[in-house]
Amino acid sequence: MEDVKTFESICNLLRNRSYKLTPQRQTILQTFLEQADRHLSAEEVYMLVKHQNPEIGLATVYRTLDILAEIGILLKNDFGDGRSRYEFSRKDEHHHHHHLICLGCGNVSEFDDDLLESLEAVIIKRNKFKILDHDLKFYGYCHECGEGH
Amino acid sequence: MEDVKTFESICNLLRNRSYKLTPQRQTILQTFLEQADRHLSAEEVYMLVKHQNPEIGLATVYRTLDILAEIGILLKNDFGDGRSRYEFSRKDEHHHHHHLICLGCGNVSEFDDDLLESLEAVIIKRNKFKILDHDLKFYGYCHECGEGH
DNA sequence: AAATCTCTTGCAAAGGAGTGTCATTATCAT
DNA sequence: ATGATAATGACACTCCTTTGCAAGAGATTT
Repeated sequence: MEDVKTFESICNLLRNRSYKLTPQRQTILQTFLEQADRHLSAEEVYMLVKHQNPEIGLATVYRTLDILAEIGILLKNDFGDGRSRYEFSRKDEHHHHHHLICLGCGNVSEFDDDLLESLEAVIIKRNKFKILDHDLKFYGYCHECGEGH
Repeated sequence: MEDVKTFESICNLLRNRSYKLTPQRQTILQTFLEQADRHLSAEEVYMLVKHQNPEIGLATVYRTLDILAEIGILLKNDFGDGRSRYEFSRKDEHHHHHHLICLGCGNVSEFDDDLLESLEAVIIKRNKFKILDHDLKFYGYCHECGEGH
């Protein structure tokens, strides 16, 4: 089980899933690795990738992000700003972290917590609902934008 | 402070905010009151409303839902299915409830909990983040769809 | 190394939700 | 009733995303 996300290991993962290792996919992957802490939209990835390879098409970016999400490399997030945002998935977390979304600057920071595990147990019992995933977001103002609000 | 949501009380609220009480708005409101437990999208409201008044336009539905959300009658939700969904807001909750979204039938049920209050306190301290709102969703399978998953 | 098969690409067009425009119409206060 | 002002419906248009398709690579076999 790979868990360290190196360029090489992800390339191998693609090959194992019989995805072809095209230069476009490599460029997109590399760009993402250089921005590992950010939550990029397809458009943002597209802009960054164009510096390396201006020939690349937006549809290819969308398709590649889909694939990377499908094989578990990326996570597709919806922060309510009308576009999907992608981040590296850390497989070590069985349940992923939560997000703090700043309404001022739009920046997204992360927050880890296990409180929800116990909450899930309650819900399963009380509501007879089989939980597969959860999604917790906090909206507010970060330290920089906080003054004045 | 009104808290019981009768047709009359909401009409008064509209008038007080100097919104005009048009037949379209009344029809939309009435339709919503008849579906009080559901989480309807604009398109769904549009379809329902057309039975009463086929002349009504989709844009009017969007505009009316916006207004009703603005004056605090409705809550606008994003359950990740690509369209906004509206529900009655229960003002008695200072923090609103969470949602259980069934991946099988798409049905949305509700869940109340206060656990997040303490979590917010932790976040405010640890991340210096001023929280205004939160949004917690659980994805999984409801009792009916649960078998087989 | 060439041929082959299949997957990918880029482009342009199409989708789908939601918003803006604008002439026409309706509401509400007087 | 009447006039000021807001709301309506139709439609064009935006924005993000997906799709159809012909041309262009990967990878694999000969």
